[in-house]
Amino acid sequence: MRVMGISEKTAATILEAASHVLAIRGEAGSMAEVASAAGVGRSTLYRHFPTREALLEALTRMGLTEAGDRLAEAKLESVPPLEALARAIRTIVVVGDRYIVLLEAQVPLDPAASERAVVAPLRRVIERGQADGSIRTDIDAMALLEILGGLIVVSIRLAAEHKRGVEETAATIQRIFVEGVGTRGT
Amino acid sequence: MRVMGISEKTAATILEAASHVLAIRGEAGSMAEVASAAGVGRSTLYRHFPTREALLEALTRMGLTEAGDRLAEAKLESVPPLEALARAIRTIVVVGDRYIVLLEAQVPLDPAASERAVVAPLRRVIERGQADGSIRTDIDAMALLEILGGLIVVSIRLAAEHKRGVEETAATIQRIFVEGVGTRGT
DNA sequence: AGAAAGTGGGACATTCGTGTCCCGTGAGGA
DNA sequence: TCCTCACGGGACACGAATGTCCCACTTTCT
Repeated sequence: MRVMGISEKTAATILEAASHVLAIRGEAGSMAEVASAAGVGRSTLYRHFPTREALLEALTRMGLTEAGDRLAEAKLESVPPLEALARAIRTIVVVGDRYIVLLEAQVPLDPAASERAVVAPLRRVIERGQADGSIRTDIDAMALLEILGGLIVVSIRLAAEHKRGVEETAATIQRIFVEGVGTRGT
Repeated sequence: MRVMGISEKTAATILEAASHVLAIRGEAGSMAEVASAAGVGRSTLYRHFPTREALLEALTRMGLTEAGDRLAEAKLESVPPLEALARAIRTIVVVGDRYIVLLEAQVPLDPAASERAVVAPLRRVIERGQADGSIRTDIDAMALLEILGGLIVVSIRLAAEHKRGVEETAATIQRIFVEGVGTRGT
C-alpha cells in the first residue's frame, strides 16, 4: 500500500502550470506561484514534488521526452539534411516554447537523456549533411551544433517575448542558419 | 560639500569586481560576494551603491559606454557592410564577455542608451548592407538585428563557458551569420 | 598633531522562499 | 452509509539576502 497522497491528474496539472509560470517568471517563479497558478494548495504541490529541484527535474524529463518524441515523428532520417534541419528546428522551437526556464536557468538536465532525445538526432543530421556535401565542413559539427542550439534558444525567446508567430520565427532562424544573411555575390 | 563617503577609485574597483563575480555566478551573485571579491567591506559597497539595483544599473552604464566607445573606434562606417559586421560582432563579443549577467538577467537597461551605443550602429550597418545589395532584403532589418543580437549573446556565453577563445568564437559566429551553414550548391 | 574622510566589521531588522507539520473537509469507492 | 484518500490552508522553523546603524581603525590633508 502507498503511503503518500498521489494523483496522476493533479501532477499533470501542476507540471502544466509550472511550465507556464516558469516560462514567464523565470527562475524567480516560486513554488507558491506555481501552486497558485495550478489552482492547488502549496501543500499539495509539495506532496507531489518534495522539493523545487524535484519539480524542475520532472519538468525537464517531460520536456525532453516530448521533444524526443516529436523529433522521432519528424522522420529526420528520411529527408535531405537541409530539409531535416528545417523540420528539427521548427519542432524544437515549438516544443521548447513552454520550457524556456530550463534553458535559461541552468537546470542540470540529465546529459544522457538530452543527448539521446535531442542532441544525437541533430548531430546525425549535421553529420549527414557534411558527408553528402550539403553542409559546410570547414567548421566542425560540434561547433555548428552548439551554435544551432544557441540559435534555437534565441528563437524560442524571441517567439515568446516578441509574439511573432512561433512558426515564422523558426522559419526565419532556419533560413539564416542555412543560407546566412549575405547575398551570393560575396 | 558632499555628505557621503566617496572614492572614485574604490567605486571603480567594485564595478570591476562586480562584473567578474556576476559574470560567473550570474543572478545568484550576492552583494556580499561582490564586496568580498572587490576586497572591500560590505558597508563600503553599500556606501557607494545604496542598493543592488543601483550597482547593476551602474554596471550597465559602464558596459554600454564601453561598447559604444569601442564601436565608435571601429569606424564601421568606413568599411564595406560585411566587414563592418565582422568588426562589430567581434567588438561586442569581446566587450560583452564581462557583462553577461546584464544580458541573462533581464536588467532593465536604459532603452535610449543601449539604442544609441549599440543598436543604432548595428542597424546602420545592416541597412547599409541591404541598400548596397550585400545583405539579403527578404528579411527585414529589425528581425535580422534581433537574431544577430541573440547570436552575439550565444557566442558570449559559449566563449565564457566553453573556453574557446573569444576571438575564435566571434569569428565562427560571424561566418555563419553571413554565409550560413549550407554550401553554395543548394 | 589634529580633524575629517574613507573604510572595515559586526549587530540588527526585515523580507522572502523553502520545506515541514498538522488538522479539517469533501468526494468517491467498498 | 462509512471510511479512506487526496486536497486545502494555516502555522512554523530555517536559511539567505538586502539594507541600516553604529563604532573603531587608518590614512591624509592641513
